[in-house]
Amino acid sequence: MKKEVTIYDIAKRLNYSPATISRALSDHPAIRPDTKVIIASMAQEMGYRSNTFASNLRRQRTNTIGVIVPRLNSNFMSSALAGMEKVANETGYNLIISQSLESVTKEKANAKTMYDSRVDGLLVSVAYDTDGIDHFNSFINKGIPLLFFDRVLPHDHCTSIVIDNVKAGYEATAHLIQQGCRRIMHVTGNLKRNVYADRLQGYQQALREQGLPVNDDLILVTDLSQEAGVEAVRQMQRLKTMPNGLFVTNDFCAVTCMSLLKQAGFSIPQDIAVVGFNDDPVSQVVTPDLTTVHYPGREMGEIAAQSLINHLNGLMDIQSTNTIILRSDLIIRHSSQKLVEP
Amino acid sequence: MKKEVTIYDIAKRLNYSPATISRALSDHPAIRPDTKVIIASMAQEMGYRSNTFASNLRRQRTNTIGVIVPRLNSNFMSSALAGMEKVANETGYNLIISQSLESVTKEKANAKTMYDSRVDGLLVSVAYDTDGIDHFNSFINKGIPLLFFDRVLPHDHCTSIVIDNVKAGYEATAHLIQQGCRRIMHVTGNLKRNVYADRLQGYQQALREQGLPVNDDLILVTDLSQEAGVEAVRQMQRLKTMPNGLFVTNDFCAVTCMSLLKQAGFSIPQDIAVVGFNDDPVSQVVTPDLTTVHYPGREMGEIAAQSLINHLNGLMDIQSTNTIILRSDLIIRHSSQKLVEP
DNA sequence: CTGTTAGCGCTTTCAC
DNA sequence: GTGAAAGCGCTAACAG
Repeated sequence: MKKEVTIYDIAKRLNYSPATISRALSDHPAIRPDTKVIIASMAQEMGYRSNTFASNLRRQRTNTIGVIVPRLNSNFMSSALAGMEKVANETGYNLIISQSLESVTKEKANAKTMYDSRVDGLLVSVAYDTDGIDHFNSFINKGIPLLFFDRVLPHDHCTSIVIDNVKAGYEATAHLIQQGCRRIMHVTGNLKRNVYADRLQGYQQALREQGLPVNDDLILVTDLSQEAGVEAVRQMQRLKTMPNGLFVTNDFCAVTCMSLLKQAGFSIPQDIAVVGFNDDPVSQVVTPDLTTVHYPGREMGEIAAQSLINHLNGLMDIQSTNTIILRSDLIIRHSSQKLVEP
Repeated sequence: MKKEVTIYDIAKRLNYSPATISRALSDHPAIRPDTKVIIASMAQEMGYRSNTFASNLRRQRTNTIGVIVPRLNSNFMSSALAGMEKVANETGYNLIISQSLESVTKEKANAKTMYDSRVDGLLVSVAYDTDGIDHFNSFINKGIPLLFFDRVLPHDHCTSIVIDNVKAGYEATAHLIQQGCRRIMHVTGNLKRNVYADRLQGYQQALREQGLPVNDDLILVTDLSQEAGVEAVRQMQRLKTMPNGLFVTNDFCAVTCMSLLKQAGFSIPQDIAVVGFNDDPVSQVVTPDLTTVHYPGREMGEIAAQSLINHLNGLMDIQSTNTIILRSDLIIRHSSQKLVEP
């Protein structure tokens, strides 16, 4: 382990003071452009890399953003993270990512770790069973910006980034009604979470507008796992009248349902039409293709990171409670198209 | 932003020297157990949190591990990361995760960022088109431990963690042969990558052992995307004789193939049997269920992180080139079982 | 067992 | 435009 080059080494070599080197390297206006060039190239030549810790220690900030998400294994989340990573890289921030695995307990632990790591800001999409924001209070009290995306928690001092889940739920349901469905089952997640509560609201609104009854027996709250899909189909078969439409707020679970329904002898969409949510690639590998709602993951990640960084740079008022709503659209694909490319 | 409590504050309050506080807090053996307790509880009471930067600056290490992976959006990768996170948390390390998105260029940029962030060690699964390890030389030269997992690069100074891909490829193929398949198509990824090269070798070995011809027309190298699945099926239909077995080294792509084959009127597994790879949940949502090879993601993540940390703690020789091979098994599921639970 | 002391490498007033 | 100097908070010799 050879020792590192410091600004002192550069200073000595160039007969400048360390202060000048520091300023030049951080592009301070009070340094002559030509000396900046000289210093930069010498730094390069000597293989200098700045010591973030010394800098952090001195400046009392870490240039690090924490991210807490329920899980990484969805197309949406990995796109969102790619978006954040892009913005973070461009602006000189590092990302620390951790999964809550849908558990508040883990989420609390993650929050503490992030706090102890002194992240400059935190991006969060909460777990299924998170109740309240007490575990984020340390951030709020210290004025560390906290921003929620996708699964958000309402709070006066935090920005939230979401899609219009009510509208999306409405459109998904309206699509099924348009296909002739009159009894539409809705399989969704924990209603504590805005995403599921809002979609349910959209579902109900669509039914009402068409004069269809809102039947609580047709609303099933689950964890949206594959097992939940199995359970959902079992429930459906237990009803006196089978539904002829199914709106599941997660593609993976929706696809599981489709598969089981087909096995049980129903044909899709004739006997029962299905709509999913998230535009996950899995929606395209089943027959027929699953109609789903597009989720702008990358965009959401970029905007979340950018907003947080704007906060950090004082370009945005931390106190302002604003909710940013991204556009998302219903996607209807037709399997038959798949093989018809040139 | 209230000012932070430091060990000096605790020292003053308790009439100890800062050194004692520091030692007590890091559980130094030369401090009386009872004073440790006193100090710990006072630290707690005063809301002290240690300043990592000062500590890092002083100790010349970051307690941070970098992770570079191709993509996050697979069940395997998210499990592997959960495993790493667990080990890292338990041992007081932080994780910085970044995606190369299957591009060497991005991988290089990520490596540089990690280097500049002075990670103590690096865990890498390389991109599709990575060629050589030059972009990791800075790590090797500085003696920063570098460990590859899953998609590994052979190198004298690095440990690698893999499954026995040859064996897995062999078993997948043998299974198909046992089902009566004689013409088995193999759809795989870039053969630069050990995982694909090894599985191919297993495939060929199985064929040879059964006296079946190894036909290059039946081997298709792709990027294993869904489009690749479309292309693969097209290729198959172009052959004079349709294969009656298909071994795809990625569940998602395999499932796409199944779907298209069914659309084209083939029945599975009667006309053509399919085996995938990774044990991704997607293998269970199609009919019939896809036979696949289990991938011990979480385990691989834990072992990778643990080995790296052992290196860091000097418990393991950095120079020793060892390859750790994890067990993985062929998984055969039967859809019919799904609904037969109690 | 505990205290003293000297930095780790950088930024930033305050001078000139 | 550039320099001098004082720490940021912590750890690790070295003493005692």
